[in-house]
Formats: sequence, structure tokens, C-alpha cells
Amino acid sequence: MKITIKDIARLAGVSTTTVSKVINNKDESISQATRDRITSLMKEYDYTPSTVARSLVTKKTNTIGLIIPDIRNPFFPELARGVEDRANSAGYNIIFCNTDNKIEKEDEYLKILAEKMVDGIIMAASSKRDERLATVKGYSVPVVLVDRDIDVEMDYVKGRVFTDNFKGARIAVEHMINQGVKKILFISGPLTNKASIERLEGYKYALKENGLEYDEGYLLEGEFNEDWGWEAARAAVETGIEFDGIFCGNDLIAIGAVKSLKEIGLSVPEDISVIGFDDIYVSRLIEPELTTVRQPKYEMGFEAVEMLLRILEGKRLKDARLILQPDLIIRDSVRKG
Amino acid sequence: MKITIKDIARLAGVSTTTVSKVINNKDESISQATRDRITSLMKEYDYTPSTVARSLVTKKTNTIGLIIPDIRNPFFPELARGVEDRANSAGYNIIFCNTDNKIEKEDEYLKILAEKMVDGIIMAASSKRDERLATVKGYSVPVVLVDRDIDVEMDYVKGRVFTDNFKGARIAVEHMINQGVKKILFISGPLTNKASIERLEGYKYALKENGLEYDEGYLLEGEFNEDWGWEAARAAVETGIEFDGIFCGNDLIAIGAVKSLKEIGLSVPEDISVIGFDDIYVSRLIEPELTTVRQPKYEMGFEAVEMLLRILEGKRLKDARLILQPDLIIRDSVRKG
DNA sequence: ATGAAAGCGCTAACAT
DNA sequence: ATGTTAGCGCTTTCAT
Repeated sequence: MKITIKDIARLAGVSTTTVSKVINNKDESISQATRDRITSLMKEYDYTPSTVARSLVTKKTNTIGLIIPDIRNPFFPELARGVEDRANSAGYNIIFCNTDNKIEKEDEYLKILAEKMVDGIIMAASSKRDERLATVKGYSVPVVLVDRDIDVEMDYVKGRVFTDNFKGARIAVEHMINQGVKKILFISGPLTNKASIERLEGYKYALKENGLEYDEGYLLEGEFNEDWGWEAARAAVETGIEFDGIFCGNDLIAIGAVKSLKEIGLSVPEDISVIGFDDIYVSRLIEPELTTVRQPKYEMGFEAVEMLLRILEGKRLKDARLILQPDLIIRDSVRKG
Repeated sequence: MKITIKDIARLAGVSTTTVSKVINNKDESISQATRDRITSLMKEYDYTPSTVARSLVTKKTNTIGLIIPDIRNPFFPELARGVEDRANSAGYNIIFCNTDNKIEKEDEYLKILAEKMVDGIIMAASSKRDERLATVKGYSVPVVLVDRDIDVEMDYVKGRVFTDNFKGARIAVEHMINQGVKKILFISGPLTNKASIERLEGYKYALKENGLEYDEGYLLEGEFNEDWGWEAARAAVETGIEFDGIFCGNDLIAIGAVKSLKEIGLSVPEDISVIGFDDIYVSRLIEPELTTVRQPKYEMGFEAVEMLLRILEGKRLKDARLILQPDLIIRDSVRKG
């Protein structure tokens, strides 16, 4: 039998109220003597209050749900860590949920998390969310969106934290141009995805600003993975498209592209410059080390919780949308000068 | 105001007991009519029972704690995913906790998880656990250890799931020898770590079985990361040690080693063969693609939950220790024939 | 086939 | 400075 507040109260010869007060530091009005007695009793018996019972009355669980597509996607561990660190330092725990980009799993988790009375949710929404209306109604747990924006109106979405994708793409492409790259291919992820669209816009913008023309034939749309990068780069070469640089929708695509280029016998960056997006852990492990645009992944997680915390405290947000700045990480996959 | 079981009961004109029964499918004795009435009411009002209230009486939270060193370590996302998948399919959720290998954080989380009344815990213990006694007393939540074994007696540790490290090392080294590699260096992780020790044993064993001599000068001990691999390989070459193969304590070490070898102007596998351990995602992304020993990471997580579930059901375990088998993954970093 | 009553372990007015 | 009472939203015996 686990020991309860009653036991401590009995042992100390006081009421549970008194014990409760010292547990929660509402003990200004409690004499030092009883306070000490209770404290040492709690220590002696290794008493820890049941958060479940507490939650039932306070309506607070001190837990936050984290919904992401897949922790195995190298983008998410850092974000998750940022979430955990900020949450932990505020006394919150994380329930973590993988959805594999399936809306059904997302909805299911949203429901479960509500039943578990989490205080709030951080969610990197499924990229397919846009396609149909949110099925969750009567929902009241506040949600902060990270990484992926979705259009659908959900009034329980109280905040958003993203990276500036337009700018990230712009500085990537500008960097290439500044290094003397002339014809830049864009191997994109799915253009159903908002981030992809913004990156495309950034790409176009940088070209235009530098007097270069945008050519639809230079846009290759596919998936956010290595296989697609491999395939697209190879196809581009075989089709005979003329290019000396590739801007990739993310690092995975870039890694695949570099690989196939090398297999074909082209060298990176001497023949073709390649730049990625995200700066995942792997990107500095491959050869050449990948030049890329860093997304502040850890910070995104961290700031999302920060925002959620303010919401939970009932503070007003200056802005319900926080846009974090990307950085250019210059390594060796883009020609120098 | 969230709707409660009372509301549904009132609306249906029955007692909360009756509603409770249909919620929990203990409704054999409930007439179809009331059952239907209640069900449709629940749907109509989007009623979901509070698991917090339920937990308070049932003493079950249907949540499992997952304690790992760091989700950013590429070893853990897969394991975590295995944990989540198995847990989810059994109706459990995961609270996830990163300890950075700090015993204090581990103890803190152990305590928090107990307060949150998790039903059980899956833990990849800090490698430093051995160094001092567990500080957690009066603890009763069942724990299943994964990946890392620790000696300390903790009676709440009810199960263990590991990979056969000895065998993994043995097949790695045997493979190299079979391909004609003669002098094999072992760049190890910390030998305070049980897994490292077992791998060292496997290495020695394979050498011996093949009539090769073990030479202490061929054992380099350091950290489980890329920097150490880079440094150790370089040092070995510079010291003039004669070798044509390296068995690495894990893939990160191998990746670092390959990198420094290439920088020095040696080619892998033509000059030096390199084999890793773990088969993390990155290992097939580098060049040459890394030959390695796969640890069944996902399965470890999955099976650990499987074991925990049986423990929670009160079933007897055939064995409180499950040893999973590693596989040799032949790619391109070891010379062929 | 259904309900009354008690209780899970805690907190929060409100007394005293 | 401390205690009484009620109640959070459920489940569970035991009646009826």
C-alpha cells in the first residue's frame, strides 16, 4: 500500500489540509514546528503526492502532448529535445505521439490527449491536414503548431512557430549565385506542402533579383527523401538539362542528389554545386560536407513550449505567430568563389 | 464546462453506474435500449471519460515512461518508435524523458514517473549507473531495462532486453578476417560500459578462433562518437601501427574513422577495411556505405514493451532477460574477398 | 436490469 | 494556526 496524505496527517497529528498546505508551499500560516514535523515525516516515509489525485481537482496535469510525424525522421529528434527541455524546466512532462503523417492517427492522438487532460499540445501537423477539414470538434486543449503550417481553421490552435522558409531558400540560392553558379535546378519536396511553396518562392525571388530567369523545367517536384534526390539528379543529367547547381528541398534530397551525381562521375562541387535545407545531423557527415540552410529545430521546439506556457498562464501573446530565422551553413558542397 | 459522466447519466435518465458500465463494456446486464440511448448521447455530446478520474480509482494510468539518454543520439529514435508502436497498440501512451546520461536526471525522472503513476518504465540506463548505488528507494513501478545493462541490484527491475554484443563483435571481426583482412584494430567506446566490454570479448574471441593474436596495442579506448573515431584512426596511422582493418565500437566511431582515413589519403576499403556497429540510419548515407552489425533497435523497444505488458498482466515470464540477435550488414567499407 | 453509496487522494473555501 | 466539509469524475461493491 502506497502511503497517502492521510497517513502523513495522522502520523503528524494534523489534518490533511495542513499537510496539503505544506506540500504546496501555502504554509505561511503554518507554524514552523508542524511544518518541520510534516516535512521530515514525508521524507522518512518517502511520501510523494499523487499527481493523479491532484490533477482531478486542480484540472492541471502538468503534461504536454507532442505530436509529430515520426521521430525517426532526422528533423524531429532535435525539435523534440527542445520541447522536452523547455517543458521539463517548467515542471511539465511530455507525452509523445508519432502519426506517420496519417490524419487518422493525428485525430486519435488529439482525442487521447484530451482524455488524458494534457494542459496543451505541440503539434507538427501532418502535411495532408490541409486536404480535409479537421474532424475534431468540441476540442478545447490549446495547440501550438510547429514546423508545419496548416490552413484549416481550428480555433483551439492558439499559436504557431515556424522557420522563415522563403528567406532560407533565398539566402541559399543567393549564396550559390554569389559563388558563381549560373544555372540552378530546384529539386523540391511535395508542393502540396506550404514550406515547399515558400521555398519555391524564395528560389524564384533570388533568381529574379539577380537577373536570372526562372524556368519551369528547372523545377522537379517529388518527396522529401534521399531516393527522390537520387532519382531527380540522375534524371536531370540524363535528360541533358544544363545546370551547375542544385538547390534541394531538404538535406535528405541533397544527400541523395550528391550520391547519384558522384555515381555518374560528376564531382561536387567542382562540376555541380549542391545546397540543402534543414542542417540535419547527417549533413556534415557525408562527403563533401553539405552546405545547407540551418533550421533552428531545437529552438522551434523550445519556443513552441515557451509560447504554450504563456498561453497556459493566460498571458496575452504579442504575436501568435513566431517566425524563426534560418542560417546559411557554408561547408563544402558549393563551389567557392 | 466539460461534460461528465453525470451529465450523460442525467440526460439518459439513468445512474452514473449504468453509464460507467456501458463505457467499460461491462454492460451484459444492460438492456439494449438504454445502452443505445447512452451511446448515442455520448456521441452527440462528444463525451470522453476523464482518464484522470478513472486512474484515481483503478490505479492504472495506461501510460509508460521511457527514459533514454538523448533522443538526438541516432540510436534512440528507432528504439523509441518501437516502444511507442507496441505501447500504442496496447492502449498505452509514452512519457518520454531524456537524461543526458546524468544519474541525477535519471533519479529525478524515476521519481516524477512514480508520482504520475505510470504503470511501468522502459529505461536505457545511464552508462554511469554502475558507479554508485541507486538512490531510489521505496520504489515500486516495474522497470524493464533496454540496450544497456547495469549491475546494481534494483528489485524493481523486472526485465531486460539487449542485443548480443559478444556475437555482434564476433561476426563483425570474423567477416573481416574472411575477407582477407589481417591486422584489425579495435577502436572502442568507453570500457566502463558493459556493451563495450562484451564487444571487446567478441573481438578477442574471433581473433583467437582464427589463429590471430590479440595485441593490447590494437585496442584504442575512447568515446562513442565521431570525433573519437576520427582522432583514433589518425593517431593509429601516425603512430605507425600496422593494420588493414578497423572494428569500431559503433557506427559513429566508424564514420569518424573513415573520414580521417580518407583525409590522410588512405582509401576505404582498398587500403583499410572498416566495420561499424549499430547500423544507424546514417551508415548507408556515407561513402563508402558502411558495412556494419545491425542492432535490432526498433525490436528492442518493441520487445521491451512486450515484456513489460506481460509483467503488468501478472503473467510469469519465461525469462526476465531477452537477448536479441544482431545481423551482419554487408555494404562497401570492408574489402571483398 | 439498474441504482445507492462509498471511496480513490487530493485541494479549496470557509470556519474556528 | 489549524480543521471541517465538500467535491473533482470516475468505478465498484452490494442491493434491489
